[in-house]
Amino acid sequence: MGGDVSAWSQRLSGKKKKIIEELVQGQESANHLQILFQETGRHLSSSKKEALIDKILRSFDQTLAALSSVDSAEVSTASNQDSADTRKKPAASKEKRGCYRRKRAAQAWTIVSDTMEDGHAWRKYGQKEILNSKHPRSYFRCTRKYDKGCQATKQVQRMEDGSQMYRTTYIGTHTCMSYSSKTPPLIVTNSECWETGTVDDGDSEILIKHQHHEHSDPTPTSLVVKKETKEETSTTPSDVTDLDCIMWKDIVGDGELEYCSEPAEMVSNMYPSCTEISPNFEMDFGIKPLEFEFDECAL
DNA sequence: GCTATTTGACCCCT
DNA sequence: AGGGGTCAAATAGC
Repeated sequence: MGGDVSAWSQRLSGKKKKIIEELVQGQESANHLQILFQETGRHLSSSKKEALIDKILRSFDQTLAALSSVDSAEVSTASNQDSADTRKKPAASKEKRGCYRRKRAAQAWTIVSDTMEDGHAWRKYGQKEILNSKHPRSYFRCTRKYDKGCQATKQVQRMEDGSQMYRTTYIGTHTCMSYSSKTPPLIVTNSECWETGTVDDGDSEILIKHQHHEHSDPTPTSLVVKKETKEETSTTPSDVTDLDCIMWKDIVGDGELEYCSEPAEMVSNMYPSCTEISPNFEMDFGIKPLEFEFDECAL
């Protein structure tokens, strides 16, 4: 075991270095771009712009890829620590209480929809009044949690603006593939900017329509993205590609769907399993720079 | 009787 | 300390 830990930490420090290098490079490139824009404004040659943008995007891409692998290393190590963790907890007053560990946010992403339905089978396990919120938040877990070990959960809360919309935060990914054929309309958005994309699951096409755009041409644009139809062929959960993630990638992968970030934690946590969507997604859509927080053990 | 939902308690995390 | 995520007993619905 000791050798494994040593090798792991070496591998991790290498990744850390890579992450820092890429972030620094991305930052420098961004700064450079900013200066160029300030100096030359719109007259900057497009090839130069493209080169810089490419460089920035590549840096973030590399960073996210490196982060992704660090994250999985963290996860496996954390679980090892869990088993060895002798942290004493006061005995629960009720026998089985207090034996759960709150999840550190896995991949998480938020959608706003006019329905809570999303084609998955969920079981409600809790509801809470949330401070400064008119509506309670409901907590759901996948119904296959126990028979398939599916870790997916979601939180649903009515929007504050009085509309019949629900903000749904998905945490973790489905490993059970209990996807039904019926997927309801889905709107991928953020409550503040209300840049919406409607996803209608008729057969296999998803239509995303931009209703407005604050920072660019207000003319509505639309795009059609093919939705992959996945067969339930995998036999082991670890081989299963998460459909939610696929859908998300399909939705945002090629299009200019704006995603105004949830708290940085949400976005950064979404990337590890959806790294393909990261570069353009982030840079094209004006998402604030991610603030990565690294655990000491990870760096 | 089985399964899903409700709800108050418990406890993690910031 | 308090907000919020999870647990699990009680309850409802079929």
